[in-house]
Amino acid sequence: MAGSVRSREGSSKVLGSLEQEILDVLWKRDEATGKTIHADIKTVRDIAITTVLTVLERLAKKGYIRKQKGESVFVFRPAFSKEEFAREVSNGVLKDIFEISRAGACASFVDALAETDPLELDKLSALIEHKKKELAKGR
Amino acid sequence: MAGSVRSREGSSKVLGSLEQEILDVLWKRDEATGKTIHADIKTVRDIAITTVLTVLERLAKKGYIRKQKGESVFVFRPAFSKEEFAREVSNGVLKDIFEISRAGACASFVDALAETDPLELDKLSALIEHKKKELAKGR
DNA sequence: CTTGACATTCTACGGCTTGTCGAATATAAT
DNA sequence: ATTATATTCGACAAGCCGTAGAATGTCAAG
Repeated sequence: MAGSVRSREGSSKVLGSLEQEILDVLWKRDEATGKTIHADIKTVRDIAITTVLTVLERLAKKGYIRKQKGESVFVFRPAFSKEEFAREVSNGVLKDIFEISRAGACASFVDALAETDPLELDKLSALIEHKKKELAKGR
Repeated sequence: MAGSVRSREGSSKVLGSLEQEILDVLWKRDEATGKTIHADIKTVRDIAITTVLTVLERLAKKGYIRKQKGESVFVFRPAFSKEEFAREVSNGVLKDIFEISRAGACASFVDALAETDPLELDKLSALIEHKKKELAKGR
């Protein structure tokens, strides 16, 4: 479930691995202190808490998470839901890739979807229909 | 037409800008020497030929282009067509993003497609149908 | 064979991102 | 105050990319 948004072969990168791990924790917990996040990650990897804090800070600066003073301690929470985030990110990447080849991207999209969850194909069809109606209405 | 595979807001990156420019030239020309590519790019930007050569080398190392000795001079050509490349790249990116949220990615995909070329929505529908039949047959 | 002219490779720097922290400082609890 | 805990700062290493000068290789003309 904890997916990395990082292609290993240098072909693309959305977030660094630790940034990703941290976001995963935050999505899982909805909100958490640096300490908690650190503890969570430490069950798997040995890492200093300052490291976590630093990345947390960077993520906040990038606008991916929010940092607020809770009672006595800072609390972090995702700025976007997983869905919103995925949307946001794919949007950028896809628009760029489309400029290279819409057809290629479409083909790959259907492939990737079919591979990871064929049932979703139907939902995608529905989405398309919906979008078409939306467009028809709009103009 | 010359699209960049680079999100400007640091949210993602597929290729560097110069790498992209060079690939664009190669797709346009099908094959070219470093000199030609350099000349092409120079009409727009001032850049040393060694710079072009270096990046050409890196692209070759990454497997995106091929380098072959032509008559007396090296000739470069794309290792993948635009379509294949877009496919390749989206595949990686999408699989990763899917792990975050299939739904979000799907939504964004349809959005991006509708935004850049609404007519393509129909083609995508067709692709999906085709894929579904393929799957039905397969199992 | 020697000299150029052009082609290719090497090596390297600077900038930017990310993972990684220790040290310093601020804040709270005893 | 003193100690413990939380937060911020500043830094370093590694990796990627744009950039290019220096070094080396190649080949034809003299």
